[in-house]
Amino acid sequence: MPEEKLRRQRTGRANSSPTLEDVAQKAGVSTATVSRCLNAPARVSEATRKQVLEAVNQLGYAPNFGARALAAKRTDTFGAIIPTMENAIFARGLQAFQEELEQNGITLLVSSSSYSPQLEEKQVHALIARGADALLLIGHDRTPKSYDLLESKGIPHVIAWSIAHDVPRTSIGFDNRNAMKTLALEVLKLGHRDLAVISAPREGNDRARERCQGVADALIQFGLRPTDLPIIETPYSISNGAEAFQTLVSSGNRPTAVLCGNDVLAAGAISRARELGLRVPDDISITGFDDIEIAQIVSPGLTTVHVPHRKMGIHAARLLIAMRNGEYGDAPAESLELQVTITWRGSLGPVPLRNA
Amino acid sequence: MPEEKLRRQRTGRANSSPTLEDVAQKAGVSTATVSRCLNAPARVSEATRKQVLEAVNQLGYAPNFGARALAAKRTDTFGAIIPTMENAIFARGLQAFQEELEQNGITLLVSSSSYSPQLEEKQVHALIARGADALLLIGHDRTPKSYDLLESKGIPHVIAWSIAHDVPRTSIGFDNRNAMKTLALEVLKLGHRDLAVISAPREGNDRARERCQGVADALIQFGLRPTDLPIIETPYSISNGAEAFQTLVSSGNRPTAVLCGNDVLAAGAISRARELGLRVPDDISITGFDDIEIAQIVSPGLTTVHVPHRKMGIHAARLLIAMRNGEYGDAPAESLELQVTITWRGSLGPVPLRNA
DNA sequence: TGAGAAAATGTAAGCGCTTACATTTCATCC
DNA sequence: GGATGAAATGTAAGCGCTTACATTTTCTCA
Repeated sequence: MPEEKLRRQRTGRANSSPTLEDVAQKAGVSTATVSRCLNAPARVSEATRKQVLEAVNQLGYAPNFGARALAAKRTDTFGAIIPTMENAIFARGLQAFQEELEQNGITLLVSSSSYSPQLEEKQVHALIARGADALLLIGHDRTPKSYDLLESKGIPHVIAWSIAHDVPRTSIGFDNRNAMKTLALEVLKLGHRDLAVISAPREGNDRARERCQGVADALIQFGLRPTDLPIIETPYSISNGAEAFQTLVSSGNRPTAVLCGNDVLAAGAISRARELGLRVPDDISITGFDDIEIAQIVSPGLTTVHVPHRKMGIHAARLLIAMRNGEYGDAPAESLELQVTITWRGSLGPVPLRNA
Repeated sequence: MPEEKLRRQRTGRANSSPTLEDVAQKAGVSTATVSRCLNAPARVSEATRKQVLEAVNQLGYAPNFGARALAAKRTDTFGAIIPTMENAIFARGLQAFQEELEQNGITLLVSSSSYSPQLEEKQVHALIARGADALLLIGHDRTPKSYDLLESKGIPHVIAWSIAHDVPRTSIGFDNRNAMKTLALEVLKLGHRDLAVISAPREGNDRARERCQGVADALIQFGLRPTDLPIIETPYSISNGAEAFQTLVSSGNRPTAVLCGNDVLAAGAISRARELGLRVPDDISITGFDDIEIAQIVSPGLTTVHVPHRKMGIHAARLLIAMRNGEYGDAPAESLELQVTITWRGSLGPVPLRNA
């Protein structure tokens, strides 16, 4: 069959990848057989299967993903868009998510939105174009268009790291507001009355918003005015946490407890506290959120909200796979709320005597 | 043109994505024009362009990536395989890499190999099948087959985080061995003679191997026997660093300085030191490698090797883009060696008096 | 005003794969 | 031994896009 050779010469693509046809030729069978051999080995006789695999190996053949997706209308690829890869907040959950997918023969494509809904919208678009069968998203804040895209294409998606009782969307996560409220109540019980918060920018980040509200809820419960609560917004990073902390303590009325929106900010705060000669928690208490590894190694250890990251990732994967397989039909899959707990370490203590 | 409608009815795929043809129909032009509109707007008249974009918007059209790649033989997608996403070691460099790519209209696909060459080989395969135009890899250790794959398909690739003078492969990174030697020399100059190393498993990880060799080099230069050097191998994680540290100090002859293969291990070591009541650096010195954020927030701060992560990422991107564009022809692109420096913080001090 | 060039658009042939359907092969049984 | 059906294999039609080439429209200028 000189046709094949002709094509090669014509296009002049010397060292391009071998195709199904090349394999078929080498093995002396049709392309259909090769394809079956790769996708449904049972439907091919032992003998030919061996020949074909031999040819595959010799040629170093790798099926062209795009062509396969085009023909099969399935990619076995899921996408995940997380706000950042710069720190470990999402790492553990994502790792678990991906492990679970892999066990089911699904590849994960990850991209990060830098906490920008606009960027996220582009990524949704890109992942859909790439044929993602389903998507994992973080939190509820995003552009309406992102949702439109998902819906009009009928792409299964679940929202993690957050749970909303009032929206008809499948999510798997925890109640950020309540979690933070619980922690803030503990702080208040220890006698603190001058709280302050270091939060991520709340715009476009419902987790951050809810956590702040949680603190407010606790204040109200103690009969305090939430409007008095100083809140500094700054992107998640250790150095930003440190800066924000310094700003807080050098302001007129220094708080006795600083609640941070996550562990990364809190780690920055703790480290700056030491540099400023403030003892934690004797002079000032600091709390975090997430319970990532960093919470253990700062000194003192961070009292923080423990989030079941791996559990969340695994369940998200299973849920998404079930949705993709149509196991829920048209009914929306049920959301799953996970429980969080408080991990006590050394950074939260009673209010200093002079402030009591 | 009722053909299109027929197809839809026939296949019954009600809410599948709109195709180029749908857009063309709606805009009353040919598919070619729509395609041009999207890829080479200059070749289309103002008026039609508007109509087409209108149709695109109304339909929420997203070009099918697989089909495009198939037809255009280009994906504008690069791949990166990093050993782990679990901690921040590669995060900053990768972020910079991806930013630089994005500015050039290139999408980045990331996957992680869990430090396993076998897994990495699979990922190379997968990324090639997905049509990655070029690949970023970490370090030189990988299966021969991985290299074969890359070479036979003619996929441009650069190796980062490591530099090898004796292989004809384009790499961009630093001399791990020499960097670690420099640090170890500083340790020795401070009077330490009982060193120990906590390293990542050296098998399949040339960076880890070279760093250990660097310590040995320094010992030799001081006339000491490198064979006496205790080395504990353990995967990068804070808790593993802590465990390894405890093992070292509770062994018969406790070292006066522990050199860690990276900052994550070192952070674990420092935190365990405190738990064990050992003062750093008064009782024992600890050093790291990488200078990631964590190095600043442990107490005392980590004396470590500063690696120019962002610079490495940016240069890797530029190099890879140039290679993809054929700017180097068949000649291998030149490797780039970056310089590292030592960042002094508090964790390295003079040898304790009783050991001097 | 009309010939010729330039610009805009259309036509249709694939890209590499899957899969419905058609055909061949082969074991089975009366 | 030949009809029968199951198993194995082949044939060929797309999947949604790009792009070389053909055709039409528009512009330019003598």
